[in-house]
Amino acid sequence: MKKAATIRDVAARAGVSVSVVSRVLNGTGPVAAPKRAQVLDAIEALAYRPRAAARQLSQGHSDTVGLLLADLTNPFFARLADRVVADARARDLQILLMTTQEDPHLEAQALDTLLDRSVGGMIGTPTGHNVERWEKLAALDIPAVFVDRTVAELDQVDVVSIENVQSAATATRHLLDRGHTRVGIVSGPLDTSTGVERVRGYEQALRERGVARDERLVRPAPFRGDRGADVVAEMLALDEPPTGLVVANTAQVRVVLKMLAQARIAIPGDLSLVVFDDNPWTDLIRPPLTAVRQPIDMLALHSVELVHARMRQKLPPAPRRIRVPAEFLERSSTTHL
Amino acid sequence: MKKAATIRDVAARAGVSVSVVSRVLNGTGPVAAPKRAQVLDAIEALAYRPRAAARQLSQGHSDTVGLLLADLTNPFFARLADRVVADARARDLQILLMTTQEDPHLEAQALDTLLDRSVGGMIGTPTGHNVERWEKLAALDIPAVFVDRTVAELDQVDVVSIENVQSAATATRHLLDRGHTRVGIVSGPLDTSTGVERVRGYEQALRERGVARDERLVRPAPFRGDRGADVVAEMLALDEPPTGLVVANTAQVRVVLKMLAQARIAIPGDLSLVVFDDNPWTDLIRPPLTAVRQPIDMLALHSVELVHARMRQKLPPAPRRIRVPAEFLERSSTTHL
DNA sequence: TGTTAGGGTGGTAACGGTTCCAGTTTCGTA
DNA sequence: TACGAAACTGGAACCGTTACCACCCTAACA
Repeated sequence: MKKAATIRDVAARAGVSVSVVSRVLNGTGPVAAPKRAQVLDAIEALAYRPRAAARQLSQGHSDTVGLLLADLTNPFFARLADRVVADARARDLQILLMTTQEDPHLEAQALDTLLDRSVGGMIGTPTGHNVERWEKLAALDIPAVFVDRTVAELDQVDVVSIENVQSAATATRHLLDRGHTRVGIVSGPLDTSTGVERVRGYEQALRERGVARDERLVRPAPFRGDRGADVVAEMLALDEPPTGLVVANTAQVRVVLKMLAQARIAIPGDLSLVVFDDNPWTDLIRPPLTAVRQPIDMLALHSVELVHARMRQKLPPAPRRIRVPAEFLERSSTTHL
Repeated sequence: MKKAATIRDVAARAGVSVSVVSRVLNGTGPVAAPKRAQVLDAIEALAYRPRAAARQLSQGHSDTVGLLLADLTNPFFARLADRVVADARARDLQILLMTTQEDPHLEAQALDTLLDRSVGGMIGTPTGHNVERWEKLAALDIPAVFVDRTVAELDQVDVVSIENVQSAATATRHLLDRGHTRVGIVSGPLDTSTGVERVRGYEQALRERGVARDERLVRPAPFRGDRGADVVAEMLALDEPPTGLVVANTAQVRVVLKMLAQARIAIPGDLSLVVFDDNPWTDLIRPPLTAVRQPIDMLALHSVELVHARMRQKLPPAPRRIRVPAEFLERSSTTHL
């Protein structure tokens, strides 16, 4: 089986030097029209395609973007990945995918590998525990964009996320305005930005409406596992259980729902529910869930655009923090008290 | 900012030649114990990590595996991707992700890019329309594994999929044995292997139970779009509408469900339903759906193991066709007629 | 004592691009 | 017509590895 053609084969066939071929390939530097045509012909004839590795070795960086997501099992991240891949393709960027499974150790490993491959940029949902490694990226001039979350210590990194505070406030207000005074929240871990921001929004709404905050109704849960269910069960076991609940931890919505069904809690009869989730099943289950829909397309688009721009150094150095509004969808899982 | 250390820096610091370093790195060829130690020290001290691009250029192929999936929006593929990424990591393989969106043109493009990157192997869900390109992979000694589906013309490629015929037969039999004689099926396109195989299983069950096949009850639908809903609506509009339905097209389950809900078709009262799907929401909706659960972990594991083995040429050339059984889960969307 | 085998080592040519630089046209203008 | 500038071209040095090969050395064997 013949070996694939190289740039030298093309040059030989076109009767020019490799420099010329390289120039027509990359549009760097001038090439006379006739020669350009010959080169193009030769490329066509030999079905030549430049080897990415060679290019990368000589340039020192690549057009590959590392995408480091928490977990493709979560429809939110899966859809995000889908859009990122599509948007990246439109910009001739390749996506090298890794997942952290929310495990800092895996994240560290993944970041190291990504560095070995000299990725040209990164898009990721950081666990929050590998500050040094993310800083190293910056030190190596590899642009990074955080999507969905951020890390306080890494305030030099671009971020694309939804308006978490506002969204959580809207969700909470929705319940308060329907007469619920005992409103609980299941948030993400409080060492994540989404966790604290959404709790902040929740508290803000409470303050606005003059409702006292009850410690026991603010319950963080990890992104993995089924802890969300326990946490809700505990809230419901209180003397004065909540009549309204905001599930602000996307990864726990499913288990919470499952637990409520098993416990035969009527929704919205016994409990009014707002969830942070916009997956395609939300309106299929009974009752259809009132939800905060995250504009995944926008998150993906902005992320890709941002790394892309940074990779071509077309942006002032100041970190960008893009906040896109989320949509509040009133369906049937909430009712007046 | 200092440049990252290269193999030469390591060699210099350890007082050996680059050859020695390369040898300890790859375990190729002998190295005396003391020198090995020095090299290891130097690597540690310089935080040296070999550049993947250089290695790849020199060796001609890489440890990157292209993963070409239809669509990460479909939970089935998303979960598959999640497992593949995890399994690949366990074997020190990297995953370069692309999606076809079931579009042959995008698939072709993706395959070309993957070739440029000299991926060491491929795992994919082929659209069925780029036979020459997949053959080219084989010609270049790049092992490919089809997962979930296969392509008839490409019988030299390894395949990992579920027992489609059997699973569809089981699902159909389940309905027939509950007295349903008018059983419909929404399959994938009939130019896909999953489409034809599942229809074949359906027909087999019909034959076994002596039920005549009605052309109008066998309705393929594309993997994209909402055609599945129309197709079901059409069946239900027949003089003798089906009382049982197998939705064997994973991508159409959601829209079918949505349509049935809108049309106020009671399940299983008006229609008994079996779906090919095993996503986490299947048991959350009312009623919980009787389903064929695809063992995604197994599909992923076998696929990765297969490429991995092929990449190290640890397998006889004959194509492998791995069929894993699917699980039939009886829940509450089916009932006796 | 002379071979020989083979472990251990270093030099160096690939691998396939990009890029700098110097040299050669070509062209426009004084 | 001459001259400088700009367009164009090709040579060759990298980029960081791997792998082949030649070599040295020691130990074992005849």
